[in-house]
Amino acid sequence: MSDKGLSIFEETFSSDLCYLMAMSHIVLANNQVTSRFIEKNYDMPVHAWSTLYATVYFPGILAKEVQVLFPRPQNSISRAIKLLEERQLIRREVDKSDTRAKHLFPTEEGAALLAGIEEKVKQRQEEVFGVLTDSEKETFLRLCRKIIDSDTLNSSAAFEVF
Amino acid sequence: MSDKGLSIFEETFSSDLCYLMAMSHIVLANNQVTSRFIEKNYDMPVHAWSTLYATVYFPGILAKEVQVLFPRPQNSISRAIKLLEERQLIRREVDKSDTRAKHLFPTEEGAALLAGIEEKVKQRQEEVFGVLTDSEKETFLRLCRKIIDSDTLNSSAAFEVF
DNA sequence: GCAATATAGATCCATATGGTTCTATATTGA
DNA sequence: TCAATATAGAACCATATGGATCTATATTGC
Repeated sequence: MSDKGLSIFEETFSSDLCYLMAMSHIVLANNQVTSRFIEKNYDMPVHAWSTLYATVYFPGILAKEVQVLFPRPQNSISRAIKLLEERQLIRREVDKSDTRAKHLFPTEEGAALLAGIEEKVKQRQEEVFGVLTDSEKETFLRLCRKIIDSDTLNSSAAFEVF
Repeated sequence: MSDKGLSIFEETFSSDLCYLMAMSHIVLANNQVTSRFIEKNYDMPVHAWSTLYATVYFPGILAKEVQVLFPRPQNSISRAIKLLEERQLIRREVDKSDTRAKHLFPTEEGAALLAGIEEKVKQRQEEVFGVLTDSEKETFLRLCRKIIDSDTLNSSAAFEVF
């Protein structure tokens, strides 16, 4: 990192928007690395692998629940599901009491593919967060959880149209 | 949040990818709210306002430096600059010793527009991070900084093509 | 019981995105 | 000095994205 880069960081991450800026920076920087890798090596857009992740860990999950875990527009999830089904990485079962709803289940190939991706992403997580001590990691997660569990994350009073 | 949603969160944010998942979740959820607001009320894509931010805070900045602060593909920054210049929110000056490079400066309108956006985004930041105590916010920022300052964030050994 | 409304998810379409390539200029090294 | 290489940024184009709408089914209230 150049001196110029460092002083820009120093100022930005001390500014009035420092928290949002710092957090977004990490996610943007990591996505540049991680998304590119997964798209290149698995020919799979980022929404597809996160939907596959949700399906493997929560078999029977519905599209609308995937959307709660990975906050994305509904049609993005819908498309990801279509792609995963076309590639036979998941299958769908219509809900018995609500025929609109479709439960998602991984196929064997889907579970195997996710295992591969997950292993790689875990290594990547260790690269990114490895710079923190175990105790710092724990703290970081606790603070993230606190933000996620608050009800202001998904809606806004400040952003009512003015 | 439904019970189902809570238990999905509980499990996901305790899993082996908990750190990446938790951080991405916050940024995705916030972007859904913030990006939509700015696009709707200012008719400005997210990259444009972040580039405007960089220009106002670092007048004379180059496109390649904006890219360091907001890790995005080079052509996205290039397009954002074009849009901002077309709307006369920034102007450009060719570098005297390197005629390829163009320094960015905000116009008065650009600075005024950013001030409005920034105020709103600051209110939003307070909604999202307001759930943390001052001390927790400070800790959160310190940990983010530690990750940002490490050299593994922007490249990866794990993701060398295999 | 049934009209009004809400919800799950699919599809449409205009636009944003990002990998790649291109041009112009700078730097490097034999 | 000048060919080889690197860099700043623009442009091209195939694809991803997301707001809006649509269909089908479920729920709600009179």
